[in-house]
Amino acid sequence: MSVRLSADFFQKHDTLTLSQLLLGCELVHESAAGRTAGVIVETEAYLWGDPACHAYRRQTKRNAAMFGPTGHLYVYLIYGMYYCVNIVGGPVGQGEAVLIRALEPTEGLDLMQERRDLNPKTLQPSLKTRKKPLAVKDLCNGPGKLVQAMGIRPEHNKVPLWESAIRVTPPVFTDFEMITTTRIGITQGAELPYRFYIKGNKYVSKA
DNA sequence: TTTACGATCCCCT
DNA sequence: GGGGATCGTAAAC
Repeated sequence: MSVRLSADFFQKHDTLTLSQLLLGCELVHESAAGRTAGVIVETEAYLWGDPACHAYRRQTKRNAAMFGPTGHLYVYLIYGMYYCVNIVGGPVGQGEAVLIRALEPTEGLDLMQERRDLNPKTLQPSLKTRKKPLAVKDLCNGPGKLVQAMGIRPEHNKVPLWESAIRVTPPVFTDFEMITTTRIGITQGAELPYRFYIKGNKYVSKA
């Protein structure tokens, strides 16, 4: 029986709180190829009524997972090439989620490296090969990178964290300071302080 | 039906 | 520091 956060944990915290509580917890994927894991060191909240949120206008086919139960995953394609993963928050019917932006890798680093050398969408070998292996700090320091390194795929959209191959553990880092700042890569709602990361952690996408 | 664009990444200068 | 890759989605027409 693996250690993981329960449905109750997700239900009793609002999305903004979850974004902060998830820092220091470990994201784990037990796949056929092996286990990969990393500590969540950077998150962003996307809230109900927030113009940057994919659910801002209305429920659509793409964002449907955000309107479902908290603690499920929301996986979507970005820029036609990469995927990003969120943990759904908020009451059912309100589209809210926590974007996972960076992990400090802890298990399966070789597997992460292999996966990061593939085309993120097709999983075929990339046409151009890397000159050198990626540095450990570059394996999961961005939302597209960590999804690829962890082997998270579009078919993981809507899976619950409490009964799937993907789980989040209770905190493994507890002694840290948190930085609160503005979100990355958006135009609407750019001034809102909804980005959180572990101060001084070198696996954060952008300090 | 058409079109514009995005919660990114990587390589080049 | 800047631009290109690449395509599904949703808003506009």
